[in-house]
Amino acid sequence: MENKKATIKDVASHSLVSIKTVSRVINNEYGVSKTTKSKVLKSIKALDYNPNKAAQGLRSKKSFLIGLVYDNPDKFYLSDIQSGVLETCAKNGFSVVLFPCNHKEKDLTEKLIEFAKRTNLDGLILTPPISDMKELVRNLQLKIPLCVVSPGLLTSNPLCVSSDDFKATYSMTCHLIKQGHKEIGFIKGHKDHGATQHRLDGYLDALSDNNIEIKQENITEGDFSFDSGEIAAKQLLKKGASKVTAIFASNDAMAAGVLKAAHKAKINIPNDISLVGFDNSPTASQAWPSITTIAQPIKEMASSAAQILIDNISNKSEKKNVNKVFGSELIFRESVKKIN
Amino acid sequence: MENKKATIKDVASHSLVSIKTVSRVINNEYGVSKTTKSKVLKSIKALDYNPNKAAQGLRSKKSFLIGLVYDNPDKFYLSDIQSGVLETCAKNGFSVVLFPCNHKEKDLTEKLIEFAKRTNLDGLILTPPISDMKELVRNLQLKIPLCVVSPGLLTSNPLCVSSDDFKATYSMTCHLIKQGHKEIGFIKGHKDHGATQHRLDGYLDALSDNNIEIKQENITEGDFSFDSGEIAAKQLLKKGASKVTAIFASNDAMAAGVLKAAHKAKINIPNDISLVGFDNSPTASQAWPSITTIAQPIKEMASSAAQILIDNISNKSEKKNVNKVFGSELIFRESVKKIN
DNA sequence: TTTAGAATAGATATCGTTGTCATTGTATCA
DNA sequence: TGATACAATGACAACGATATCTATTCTAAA
Repeated sequence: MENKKATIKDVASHSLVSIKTVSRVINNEYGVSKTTKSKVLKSIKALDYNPNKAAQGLRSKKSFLIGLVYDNPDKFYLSDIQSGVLETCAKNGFSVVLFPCNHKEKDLTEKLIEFAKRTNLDGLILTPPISDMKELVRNLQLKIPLCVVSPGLLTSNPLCVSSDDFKATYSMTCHLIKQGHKEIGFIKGHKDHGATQHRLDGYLDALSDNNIEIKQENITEGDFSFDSGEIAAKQLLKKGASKVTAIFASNDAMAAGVLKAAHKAKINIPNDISLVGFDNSPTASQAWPSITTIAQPIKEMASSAAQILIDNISNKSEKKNVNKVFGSELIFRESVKKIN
Repeated sequence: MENKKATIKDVASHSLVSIKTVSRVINNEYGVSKTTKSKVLKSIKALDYNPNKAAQGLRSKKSFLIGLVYDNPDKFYLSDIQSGVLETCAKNGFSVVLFPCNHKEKDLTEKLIEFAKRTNLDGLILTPPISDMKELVRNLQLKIPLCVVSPGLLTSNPLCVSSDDFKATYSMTCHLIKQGHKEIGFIKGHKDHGATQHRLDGYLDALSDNNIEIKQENITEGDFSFDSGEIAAKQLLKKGASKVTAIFASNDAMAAGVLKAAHKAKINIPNDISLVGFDNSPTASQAWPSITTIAQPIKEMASSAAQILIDNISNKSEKKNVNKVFGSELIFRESVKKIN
């Protein structure tokens, strides 16, 4: 194993063709006969040859590196995002460079451009809430290929992969209504996330469409964190006047917070109050009672985002605008009870 | 912004020196006067020059890429590991390539070597349980610079960063004993993790040193997962005969499982039974009651591992064997109660 | 002074690929 | 038959940095 790594030259002389032909085979270019191709492939295997990425990158002005930008405290979400992107990139010979950041940072756009330049990235994948910052996306898009993962449908946009949070929340709210609930509390997510508005809208529209009065006191602030869910729940539960019979938390972490608050207030879920979350995180299935929630194919979305971006970079697709939408699924568990 | 990126040549002519001198400045080599150096640095800023990684890599046979190898379902742990490695690598001009894998895979060693070769990595960081596979570590070490993150002190080893899980568990067990507990149940972790044995040993030694009889029926199997904790707890709680007054779960996820099992069995924690976990994950602080646990500076450990590896790669340190040990901290919360 | 040796700077080859353009061979058509 | 098109291949430059080697200049000791 101490022999040096094989280069394209070695492969060329081993298979008695020019290095250019080997290059053609490596890159699946046209103009190589089947015979030659298989001969070269055999040599590549025999010599255990791997193209030198640095040399490829230098010559072709590519880095085969994609940046994944995120600012999300939800480790479960992030983990799904990462593995989706990772798998697809690996499949396409790309590597992933992570870029955790703070979406509130003043010069984030500049930081990102600097990062992309320094690392020589071929493209960026933006995830919420960064992907919800329209101004940033618009500016960044001019400098570097971009694919955003978004919780709703954008109008002006580059490459985009989205879920339909509005529809999902709408359906779930309808489900609660069908179970007899009319006084449904809602805990909003972090205000900087686009998902927050989409989910709220789904809730509101479902109430309207079912002729249920919308009460502002049933809608509370949250920020997607466990603690904020607990605090919001305290508020909702204190307001005994409005007597909510169900609570819709904008994500599972907050739903878990509600569970804790309810426990402290000796309120039984689901007997006294029903509860639903959003995300289908492990928390939701492990909690007691287990929490009814909404599942989204996060990993598939991430994977798809990576593929779309890579295709775009490689000019395999001429499409300039791609928006792939993924559906959601309602997951029914123990935390919701039918009332008369 | 549409002008091409500056190259080392541009910097050289801008500052009226040779490209080699610029290169010397970039790489902090000896043999450049202060005057020249500042002149060059000024030009670099003026031209917004960034060295082309591909070119550097091609010539110097480096990739400035470090692989992070993991197979750990604990997203919180992983997140800390990632951010630690990431920060340090970024600081040193390196990028991180993730390599999630399955530690049970037969040809893992070969897979890793192939991965390192294909991606042209300069080094690898191994995390538990991969870092606990001695044979694999030994073989891999011959092929590529390595730094392992380990839960205990290895004897034969390369670069290594470790915690002292034995000591931590020992201390915590002593704490329980001081609180009056003698019948302490223990839930083991996943058998492939070195931490599992270290933590068990700490528990056993603490009992011995305090002249408390070790009962096999108080020791149950687990695998670090929430579900396994719940199952193990059912066993421990069923065995009413042995009457455990406390349970030591080898991590917080399993401790949360115990909480669920206790709740179902209408056993109150901490009034009926005390509980401790390990890891200080968010779960432990958010659970009700909050769980007494052990905190380790995971992020710092990861950061340190990256630094040690980079120093080694860059030959900045001649040391061939480094083993940095990090201490743990006991976090006292609501889940433990003193008994007479 | 002279001179050894350190500090500084430059010319040029080189890393391993891909891009450009030229060349060869072979089938097709008028 | 000769012209033409096209598929298959190759020769060589170029990408942007560092390595090697050589050439100056400067400093301090003899």
